[in-house]
Amino acid sequence: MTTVVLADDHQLLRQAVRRALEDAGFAVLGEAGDGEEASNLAGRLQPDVVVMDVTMPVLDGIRATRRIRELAPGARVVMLTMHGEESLLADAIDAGASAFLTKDCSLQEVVKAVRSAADGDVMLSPDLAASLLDQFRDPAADTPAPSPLTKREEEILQLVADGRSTTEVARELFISAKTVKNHLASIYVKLDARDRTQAVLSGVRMGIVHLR
Amino acid sequence: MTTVVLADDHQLLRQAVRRALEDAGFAVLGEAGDGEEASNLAGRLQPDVVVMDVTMPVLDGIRATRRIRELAPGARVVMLTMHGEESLLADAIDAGASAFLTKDCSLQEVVKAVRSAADGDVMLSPDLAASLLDQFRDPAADTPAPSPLTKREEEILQLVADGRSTTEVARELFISAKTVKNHLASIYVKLDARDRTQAVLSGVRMGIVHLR
DNA sequence: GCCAAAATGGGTCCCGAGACCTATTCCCGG
DNA sequence: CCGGGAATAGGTCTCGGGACCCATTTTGGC
Repeated sequence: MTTVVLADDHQLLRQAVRRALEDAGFAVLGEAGDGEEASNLAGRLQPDVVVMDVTMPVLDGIRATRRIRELAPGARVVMLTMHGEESLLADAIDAGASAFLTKDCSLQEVVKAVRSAADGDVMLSPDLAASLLDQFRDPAADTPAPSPLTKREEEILQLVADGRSTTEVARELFISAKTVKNHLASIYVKLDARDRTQAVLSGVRMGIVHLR
Repeated sequence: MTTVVLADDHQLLRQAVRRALEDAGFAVLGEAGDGEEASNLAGRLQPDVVVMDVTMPVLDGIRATRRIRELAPGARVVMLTMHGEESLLADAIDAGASAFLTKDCSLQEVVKAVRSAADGDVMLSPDLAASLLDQFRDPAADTPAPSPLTKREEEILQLVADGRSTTEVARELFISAKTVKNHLASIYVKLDARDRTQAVLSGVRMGIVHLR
């Protein structure tokens, strides 16, 4: 039988979840009102799953999760959260949480998450999965930032970023050093840079130039 | 009853999954051998869930997913994958997939994923969730890269990255331009850079310097 | 086919930057 | 207490890079 420990600073919510879990056939071994208690309890009882709020007194859910990973390595953590705490999702997963649900989900969702967690799967509500992607997506990636530079200028800027001097770039492209200088000058104007360093940096920020 | 469309270029796998899904009480409406077929079929049959391989002829799983999102907005996509295709996970989720499983998982896992998907949840195998985080984590973040530079050197490098010239840095720090040059020289040695551009770039790569 | 933009090249000027060497002060750790 | 690294500063020399001129050819879009 799958065993569970519950942690939330609201007793009402604990009771509701406990009922739902017990009805679903889980054994709720204990309850805690803060993260400290929760991790201690988990260490002592070694449950299969810990259901926990992210925001709790004393020790927040993220830290508590890390502690549980140490004290009860076999325990999976299902994280509950209020709306507007999406930013914690990545940290939660990073800390080792197996599920992350918003509190406006149904009790059935919680039961399902606990079941998934016990099986070793990771479950997310779909809106949260989307927000996870958003958080990590490179802001420059989706806005391909139509480069103001011409192909040739991009090519030269990349070579400069790779450490080539003006003359080296010229040799590499079989053109005169003067031409390279001219291209650089027009790059500076377009990128509002005063020298190669700033130009390269702008290029990096805009995703035109790639660090090697 | 939950309806499903299956897509994979290996008939054997299709049959196995079909059996498992039908035993679990799902209605498998159709099968496809490539991404093109799969999205057409999904458009026509409007299933609740599409179970699909990532690597398929004609139209790969990612593209197929995007097309399915258009042709059958109500359909959730469960993605199957071989080992070593973890890099596609982010793209898959981005394309709108609801689950992402490695093919070495059990049929039970697939069934569970389909059930989750039908309920609107996102499910990942735990190792994949970890790899998702890894992919997006800033490589410099976890390895705080003990900077070989002294505090002062870091300070100067940051100012240079911010666009200051040697003299400007000197003014800003109330020291002589000569001293700034000296610091820069030792920065170049430590970072193996030949000029400020390369030094700043190294700094960025190492997470010492922050782009503004 | 024509016009604009891109790509190429030349010249000059000058300052900033980097190489190399030396020196002093201060502070920390062995 | 003493050695070494960090931070400070000076000098000198050279060259590359950037500013501002210019012209020619090629290419691409209308």
